[in-house]
Amino acid sequence: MATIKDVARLAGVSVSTVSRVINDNGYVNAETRKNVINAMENLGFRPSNIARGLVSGKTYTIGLVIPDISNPFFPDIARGVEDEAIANNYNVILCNSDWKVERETMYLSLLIEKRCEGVVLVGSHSEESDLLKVIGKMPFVSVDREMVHAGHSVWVDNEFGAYTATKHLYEEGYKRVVHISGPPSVRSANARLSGYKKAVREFNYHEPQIIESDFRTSGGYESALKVLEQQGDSRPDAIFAGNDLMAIGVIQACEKIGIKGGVDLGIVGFDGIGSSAYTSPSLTTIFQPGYEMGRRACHLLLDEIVNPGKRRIKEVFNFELLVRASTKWIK
Amino acid sequence: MATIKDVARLAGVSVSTVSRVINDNGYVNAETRKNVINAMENLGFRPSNIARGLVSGKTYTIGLVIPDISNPFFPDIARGVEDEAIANNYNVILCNSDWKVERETMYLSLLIEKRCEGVVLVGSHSEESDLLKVIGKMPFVSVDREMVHAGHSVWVDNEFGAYTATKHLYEEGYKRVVHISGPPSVRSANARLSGYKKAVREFNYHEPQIIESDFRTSGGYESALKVLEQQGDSRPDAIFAGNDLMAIGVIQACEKIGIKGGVDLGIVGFDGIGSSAYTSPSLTTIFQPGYEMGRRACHLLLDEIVNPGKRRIKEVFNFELLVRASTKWIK
DNA sequence: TGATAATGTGGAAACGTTACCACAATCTTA
DNA sequence: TAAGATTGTGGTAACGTTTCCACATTATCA
Repeated sequence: MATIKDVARLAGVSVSTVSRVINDNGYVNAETRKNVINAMENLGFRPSNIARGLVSGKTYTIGLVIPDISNPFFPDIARGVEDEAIANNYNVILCNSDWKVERETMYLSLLIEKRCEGVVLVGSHSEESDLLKVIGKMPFVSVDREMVHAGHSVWVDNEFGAYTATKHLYEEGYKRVVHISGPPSVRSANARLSGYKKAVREFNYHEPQIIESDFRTSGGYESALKVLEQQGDSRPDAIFAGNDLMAIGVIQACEKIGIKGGVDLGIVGFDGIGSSAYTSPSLTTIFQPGYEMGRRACHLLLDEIVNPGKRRIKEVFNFELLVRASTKWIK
Repeated sequence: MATIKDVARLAGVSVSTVSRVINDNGYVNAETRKNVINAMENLGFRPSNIARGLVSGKTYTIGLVIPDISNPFFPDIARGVEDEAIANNYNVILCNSDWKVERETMYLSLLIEKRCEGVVLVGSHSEESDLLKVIGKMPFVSVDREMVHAGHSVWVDNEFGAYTATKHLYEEGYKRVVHISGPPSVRSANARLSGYKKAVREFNYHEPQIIESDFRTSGGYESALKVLEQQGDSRPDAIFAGNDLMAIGVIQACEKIGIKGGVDLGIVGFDGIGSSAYTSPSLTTIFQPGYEMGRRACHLLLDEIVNPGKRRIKEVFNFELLVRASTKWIK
């Protein structure tokens, strides 16, 4: 790969002059500039951003640490982050942490060594103090989790969302709502759990009933089967699933045992993933504006990079209760 | 950020010695090593991979240029690429091209300037010759499109898949199959179109009937409405949609006008995205092994990086016809 | 017309590493 | 006990840029 020296030699000028042409600063004679540009084209010269980065200290790269890009809640966030990044000439390194603390740590270390200028951390799983230790002075924005001591944060009020979801079920006339929760190690899962409890206590038709699961369709399916095999008064007439994937599992379970979703069993999910609109019955859910959150998080990050340490920003995005067929007695 | 010099100074040794400790090569006295490690920890030292990259010429970074990560067919591919990359200590820069040639070109240029060691190009859209011009000598693997003159390629036989899908409809007893095609600028869309035509001609019940659309749910919805408003003999009893997203739109259109998917109208999609299993009726589709293709593509790329220029590999992955409720007269 | 400003160019240090070479001290071994 | 191997350490060029300084030449203006 041709270097700036090769270009200089071919154009018969000094390295400094070539640099001036590349960066379009300082004085360069029109004729000289033409020669240099010619030389660059002939050699297929591309400036090395890594050499540039070494002198400027800027890499124009940020990291995106996200649990799992193939989980349908996350691609929207990723797209938002990337759109905002490229609009500002930054690139994004994609890291799938699989909700594992060690992977998160490993990626963060790598990103630091690569001299990423910052990182968007989605659904981080680590203890905040541990996190801050590895992340050091690298700017970061947390999505889907509030950080207490550092960084900016952007999230949706999971507890209030879950409360709203559960309340909606009672208001639609369902009397006994079970919650299929996500893994307790995931913060948002816990917040949703406590939102559920709050609503249950408020309406006070029954005790909270919780089945712990794993945020996956299969987990939702199996949990629902377990719930629905109960007979008599204790059998619930509605399920609030900790996320849409599990809610889809609940729908599948209904089909399996011949129960009509919506009619015989109210179902609410969480996240508002695209496919929640296409299930049968279509899924009532709490929609989170993933794209906007991603985009905003990246914006805050780039802002922090340019203008560091001024303040810490926390933004709570509004969710939206999308009422669909899975919570309608009739249809 | 502390440098190797700071560490050397604090540990009272030379830069060379610190380098030896970092890379664990050459002779270092046990005592000295301990001091150096202490110094590194005290300073929170992290070696700069960008400085390393400058001398070694290696960045351990590859690019992933993909049309749109928030389109449900692509996250699996991305995950496959990233998994394989990180298993080999490589990072992945995510680039959303939105099927636009200029964006593809822009990203490729950026990746070259960042000295990425290679790129996985998904569903590339550019003329091959133009592509090769910008990509220069950077190793690459094309996914979902066969490259004729350079690079490795990994894809599924779209034409044969479409043929299989259409044939399946006739074999199930549908007599008149319309195709809602993807944008003609997308190669796989064209291949699917010609697979459809082939099957139509073979069975010869009717002329090919094609509606051009855009690979989006809304496009599928509108196209289906147009198709279904025809009355009489020319009204089709089945639709083969160019991808699952559009097929979902077809299902929505059925619901809208009170037609039973599967019974009154056979529907087949393409891709096998996760949510195709959860629609109502569940969607018959041609499944593409996205994760495996991504993983394999990345493997080929890393292989090429380590051991360049030996040969060109083309791999055609098998698709799978997933027969579900949308092509069953009864149920 | 002389002083100052504008224009044009090159040389070299610096960025943070690694890799090579040189040198010295200590250990083996015949 | 001398020759060679092993162990341990430091100095420095090189990687590909940018930036600063120095120097020349030409233009401007009072």
